Amino acid sequence: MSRRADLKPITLSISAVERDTGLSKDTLRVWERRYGFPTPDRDGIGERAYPLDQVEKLRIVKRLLDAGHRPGRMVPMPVDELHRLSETTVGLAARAHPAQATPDLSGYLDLLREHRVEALRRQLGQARVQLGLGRFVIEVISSLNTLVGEAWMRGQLEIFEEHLYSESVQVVLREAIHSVPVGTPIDRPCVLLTTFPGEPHGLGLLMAEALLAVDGARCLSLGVQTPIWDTVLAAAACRCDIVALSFSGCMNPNQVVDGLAELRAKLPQGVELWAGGSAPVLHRRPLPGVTAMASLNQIHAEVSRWRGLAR
Amino acid sequence: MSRRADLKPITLSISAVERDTGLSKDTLRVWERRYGFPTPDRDGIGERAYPLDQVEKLRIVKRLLDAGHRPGRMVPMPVDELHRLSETTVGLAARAHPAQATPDLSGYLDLLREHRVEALRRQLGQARVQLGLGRFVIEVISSLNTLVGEAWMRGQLEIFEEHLYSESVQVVLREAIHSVPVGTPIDRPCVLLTTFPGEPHGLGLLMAEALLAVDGARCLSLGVQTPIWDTVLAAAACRCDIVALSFSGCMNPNQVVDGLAELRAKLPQGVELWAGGSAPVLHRRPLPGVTAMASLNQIHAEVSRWRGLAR
DNA sequence: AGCTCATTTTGTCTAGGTCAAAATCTCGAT
DNA sequence: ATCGAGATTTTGACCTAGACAAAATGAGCT
Repeated sequence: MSRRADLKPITLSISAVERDTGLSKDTLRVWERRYGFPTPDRDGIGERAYPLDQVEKLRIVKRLLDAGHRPGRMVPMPVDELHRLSETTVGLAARAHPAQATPDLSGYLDLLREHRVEALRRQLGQARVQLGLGRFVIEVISSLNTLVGEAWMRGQLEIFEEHLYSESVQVVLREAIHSVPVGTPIDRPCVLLTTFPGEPHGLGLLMAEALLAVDGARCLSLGVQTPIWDTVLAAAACRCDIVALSFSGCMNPNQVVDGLAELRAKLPQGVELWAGGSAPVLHRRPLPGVTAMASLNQIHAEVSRWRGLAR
Repeated sequence: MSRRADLKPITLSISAVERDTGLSKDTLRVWERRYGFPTPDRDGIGERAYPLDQVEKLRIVKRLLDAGHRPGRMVPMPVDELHRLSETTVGLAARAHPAQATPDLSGYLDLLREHRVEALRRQLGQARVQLGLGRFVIEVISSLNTLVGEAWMRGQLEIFEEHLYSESVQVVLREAIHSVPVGTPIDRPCVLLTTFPGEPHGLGLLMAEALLAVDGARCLSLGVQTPIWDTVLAAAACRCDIVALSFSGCMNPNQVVDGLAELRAKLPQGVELWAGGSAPVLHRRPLPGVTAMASLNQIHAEVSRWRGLAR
C-alpha cells in the first residue's frame, strides 16, 4: 500500500530511506527521538518525509557506523566534520592494507567512468587469460571490487556505474567459469553456494565459484537470497559436502550471526559450513562450527584440508 | 543485539520468521491481532517465539497470497484445507491458459525435480542449438518459466529448486548471448535494460537481451533493481535509444505505474520506454509514453518499427 | 455485461515504553 | 603501563495499541 505524497519525490518515505540507507525503521525513529536527527518533515497524513540532504547524511553515518564508529557521537555532528572523519578512517583502512601490487587497476576504473563497457570487458578478459583464472580473481577482481566500493562511498561513482561494473564482472567471470574444463577425475568436494535472504550481492559467490572450479571442486550455486531452510534442503538433495555463504558489508551483523547459528544447527554434522566476504562480524570472533574465510586465498587451502580428511 | 532463546531453535524469533516467510514483522503482529493466527509462544522476556509448524503454515499462506488470495479468508483455515485450495487455484489458472504446444517441456521439469542440474543445462543447451536462440527463448524458456511458476504455486516445487532452475537458465542464456556475433554493421537501437527497485527477478531481462541480440540491437544491462534516477543517468551517459524494463507478477502494481510515470517524465523525449513481463497492470490500460509488450514476440516487431522511424 | 459509488479489507505507519547484549569506562593489581 | 573484572552507558530490536489510505470487493444502476 504505497502512499507517495506526490509524483516528484523531493522527500522520501521512511521505508524508502530504510531501503536506501540500510538503517531499519526502528533505528531511524529512535535516532530522531534520542539524538534529534534526522528531522524529517511530515506529509499531509503526518508521516515522516525525509529531505534528500538528510538521507545523504544518513548514508555517510551508516558508512562510518560499519567502519566501527558509534552513532551517539556521529549523528549529532555536522556533515563536513563527518567527511573529515571519513577521510581519516579511510586513511587508516588504507594504511592497514597497504596498496600492494595494484599497478594498473586505475585503468579499469577510468574505463568504467567513461562508460566504455565493451572495452572494460575486453580488457578484463585479456587479464584473465594472461594471469590465469585464479590470480585474475584474487589479484584483479577482488582489488577492483574494493576500489569500486571505495570510489562509490566517496561519491565518485554513481549507482548505475556500479551496476555497470557488477554486470561486466559477472559476464567475464561466468564466461571464465564456463571455460574451465569439467569432468576431471576429482569432482569433490561438492560445494553449495548461496547467500542469506537480505543479501543481494552476488559477486562474492561468483568469485568463490571461479576459485573452486579452478581447484576442481564441484560447484552448485543457488544464486542469492535463499531462505535458510531451503539451503538445508538443497544441501541434502544434492548431497553436498560443503555449504558456502557470502556476506557483504551491508548485511545486518545480527542476522549474519543468528542465521549462521540456525543454519549450522539444521545442517547435518558431516556437512561443513564456510562463510566469507567483507562483513566484519565474521572475523570478530570465531563462530562454532563455521569456517570463516578471511580472504579468497584461503579457499585453496581449505579445499586441500577437506580433501586430506579421512572420510 | 541478538536475543536468541537458545541454541537449538525449536521456535523462531519474529525476525527469523520474517526472513523465512517474507512476511513483515508488522504483518505478522497484525494477523495475530486480527485473525488469531499465528499464536506464537513467548520466551522468558515476553517476545514471540514461533513454533515450526506455524511457520510452515505461514509459508503456505504466503504462497497463496502471492497467487492472489486474501489473508482474511486463508489465515483462519486449517492446513489441509489450504493444501486443497492450492490444488484448485492452479486448476483454474491452467484452464485460463490452455496448455498449447508444450510437448516435451515436462522432461526438463522432471530433471529439475531430480536435481540433475548438469543434465538440465546440457539439454537446454542442445535445444538452443536445435531451435536457434530466438525460438528457444520464446518457445522453451518462456513456457518453462510459466510451468515452473505454476508448479511452485502448487507447492510441487521447493524454493531451492526454483533457484536451481533460475541459475541454470541464466547460465545457458548468458552463454548463448555471449556467442551471438557482435559488431554487425547495425548496432542500433542501443537498449538499456534493468528493473525497478523491489523487482529482484532478472530472467526476463536476460530473455529480452537474448532476443534483442538476435535482432542486432546493442544491449546494455544494468542488472536488477536500479533506482529510477540512476536509470535516467545511465540512459543519458550511454546515449541509449530505448530503456526497457521487466516486471514480474510479484511487483506492487502501484510502484509499477508510479515508477513508469516518473521515469517517463525524467527521460528525454527522444528515448523510448518499453515495459514487459507478467505483471498484469501493464496490460490493463495503456500508459502514456510507455510501450507495453504483451509478449516476447513483440520485441522483434518493435525493433523493426523503431528502425523504420525517421531520425 | 459495463460503470459508478459505498464498504470492507489490509498493510504500513505512529508513539513511546522495555530490555538484553555490546561497547566503553573505572579501578585495582600485577 | 598493561591487563582483567566489574560497573555503567549506549544501542537497536521488540512490545502494545491505535490510525488511516489504497486496494479489493460488493451493490445498485444503466
